[in-house]
Amino acid sequence: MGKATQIFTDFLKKKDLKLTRQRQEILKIFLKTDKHLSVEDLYHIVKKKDTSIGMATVFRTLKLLCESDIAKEVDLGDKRVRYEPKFGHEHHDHLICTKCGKFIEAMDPEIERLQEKLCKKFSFTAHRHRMEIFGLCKKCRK
Amino acid sequence: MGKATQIFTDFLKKKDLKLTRQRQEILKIFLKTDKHLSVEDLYHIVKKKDTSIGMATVFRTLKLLCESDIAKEVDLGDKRVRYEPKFGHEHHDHLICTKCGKFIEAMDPEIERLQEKLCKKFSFTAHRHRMEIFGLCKKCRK
DNA sequence: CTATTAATTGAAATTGAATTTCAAAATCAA
DNA sequence: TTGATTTTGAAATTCAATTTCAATTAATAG
Repeated sequence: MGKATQIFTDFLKKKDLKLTRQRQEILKIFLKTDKHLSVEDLYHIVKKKDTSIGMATVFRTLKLLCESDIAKEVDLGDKRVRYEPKFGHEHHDHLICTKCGKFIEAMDPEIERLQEKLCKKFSFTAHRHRMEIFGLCKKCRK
Repeated sequence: MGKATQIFTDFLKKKDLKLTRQRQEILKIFLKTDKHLSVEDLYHIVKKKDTSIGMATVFRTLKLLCESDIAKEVDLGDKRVRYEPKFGHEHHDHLICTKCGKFIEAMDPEIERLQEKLCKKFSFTAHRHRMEIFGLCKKCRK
């Protein structure tokens, strides 16, 4: 069993929730598909494996995955909630190509440090932050 | 006439659009209220002055204000579009208190510089970016 | 000033994603 | 296996965002 699966199993047990076939399948596919999927995106992929599955279940499972820190909501500027795997992934920001939709995950420790400094200046206690840079990727800017 | 009003008037003329009583009123109140208002927020404020005004008009006027660079859409993490005055305001990021909703507008040229550097590293041409830090403000963290 | 034309308005309808409801089905502990 | 409890999928609902449309209004030409 993968580590994420283990975490999810433990999480469900602790909360007296059940490990269902659907939840397992959704987690498996979510982890395998290394993209920023919306509920609907994931729903369509999962549906190929299991035609009977409903959108509501995908939606609810993604909520549970967020609660257990396996997934994370992200906002890529289109107006829908997207989810990315969090477990085993370092914090990062996004460079998003507005033409082809490609995104680059990037991180600069120096920026992170300056963000902390900025917060200190305003006596602000940071819990989380997000940073997105929109523009054109190498291919699209030609 | 304020400078923003001038810009808007010119913008409308250039596009063969009309300067209506409603548009003038909405702009005036939008500029005066230095907050991050949603369409609905602004609608309620404007409605006090002019009971006949419709939500659709507020919505459409805010779009026009964005097109003319007087306003700007911002995302403060609640799931609705908010608008802030852009004209005459420097670029800035937001520190958002998740308890009281207060937001601080902040800017660090050093962070901006490093963002550019980060983009260069990935051969990415930045057009705009946004950065929000969520946490607790001075008052709320006590 | 008045008529004409084209844009604008507000109410109501529509959209689309997110979320909830509910009865039937499935899980799991005893 | 049983029985209590949770989960499921379809459909309904919510809620902001957006569009439609007939009536109104602004701008321009005469």
